Amino acid sequence: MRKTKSDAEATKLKILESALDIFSDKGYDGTSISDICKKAQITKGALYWHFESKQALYTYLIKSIFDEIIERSHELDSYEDQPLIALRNFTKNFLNEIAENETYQTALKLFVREFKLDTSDIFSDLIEDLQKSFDLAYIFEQSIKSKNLTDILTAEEYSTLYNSLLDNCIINWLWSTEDFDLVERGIKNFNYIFRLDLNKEKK
Amino acid sequence: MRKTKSDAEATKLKILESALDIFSDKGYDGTSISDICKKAQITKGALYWHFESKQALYTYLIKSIFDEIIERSHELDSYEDQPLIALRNFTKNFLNEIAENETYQTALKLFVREFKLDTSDIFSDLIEDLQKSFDLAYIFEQSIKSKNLTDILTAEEYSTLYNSLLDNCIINWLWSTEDFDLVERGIKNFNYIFRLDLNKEKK
DNA sequence: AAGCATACCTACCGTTTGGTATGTATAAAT
DNA sequence: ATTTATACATACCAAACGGTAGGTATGCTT
Repeated sequence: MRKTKSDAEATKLKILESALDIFSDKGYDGTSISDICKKAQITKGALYWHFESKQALYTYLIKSIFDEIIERSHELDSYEDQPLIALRNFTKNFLNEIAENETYQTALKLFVREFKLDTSDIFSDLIEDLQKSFDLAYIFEQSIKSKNLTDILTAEEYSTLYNSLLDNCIINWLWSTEDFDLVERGIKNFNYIFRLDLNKEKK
Repeated sequence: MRKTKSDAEATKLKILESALDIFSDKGYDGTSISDICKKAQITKGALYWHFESKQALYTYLIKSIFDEIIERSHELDSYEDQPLIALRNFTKNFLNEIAENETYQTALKLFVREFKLDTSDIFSDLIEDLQKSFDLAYIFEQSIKSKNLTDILTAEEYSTLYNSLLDNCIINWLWSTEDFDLVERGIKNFNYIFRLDLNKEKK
């Protein structure tokens, strides 16, 4: 009955897949180990062989997926000397990653649902990671200095505005019944809010 | 040991208060009936005398609070012929209600945490109620027609933008460590996004 | 070929869960 | 004054929970 190494890796993946589905559907507390095992078509013995606890499984699951999202978003970065345009490009790539990967979408739903869960600090770590990957304050400071943005708002206020825009666009898209194009809508809002001329884009 | 009617009403209120605290802290699945009873300093007998099930308690709790928020927000409405200014006034009142009432804040945290809970439809009902209380589409259509807003975005896109702005401002404020003024920030963002001249306000 | 580590399955455990049946003291109705 | 409905407390229940101990079959190493 003993499986080969790749067999074991396959069951581990199946556990993670099932766990993601159920966690995202029912939340952490709403999901039982038995539920996950049932869906993954294995027993508790298998699950507890691969993960030492429910919490450990959950932490591993979240961390692996979000590490991947962040990494992939960085891979798509390209050089751009205008900071606001660079931010827009990043945003575009980021939204595109999400729109095209169903696993990311499910993970994000879980993220939204449990982002306040204080049993572990993974989420706050992840948020910090994401925010570190782009120095928003610097971008907006530069844009205000170069008069690309008015000084009605401070750089910090622009930052939270950007985050709000991004967050809510994704959330609306994730839970919306009628579908709209995530990237298109996100970029349109971006252009509107930061008052970018659409024709300038094609220099 | 039998209590008077007002005594009974008091215990019911105490149950609701305790339930709100714990639900909002630990989520629906994360809180047990025993937890609530402990905090309310009563026994299960009392709780199940007032509410027929955990779900019923939860539903009653949420509905009563949000009905109150909506009602109070309506009470503060005053006449204003310019739709965008009227919306800003409403937003101001709404944010102010939240900023000044701790119960509302706790309830909103719970709301954010469990808004996808499909065991009951209260939340979607509440959202519908809130959206019906102000005909956003009409407001933005009028504003576009009267050139108070550019036609870069459609009325529907303005609506979701408004909702995003409001939602995220509140959420940021609820979870933020350093505090900022909710009303001030919300209205500042409102003015920026809908490009309202601050001087026009004092006609 | 032998032996060990791996990758599970089965059966079980103590605890906690939402919920209930029963008892009881008393405010309120008659 | 007696009855009745109320407002609980107590003790309990079956089910579900996260987790584990012990067995077992087999891949992998020596």
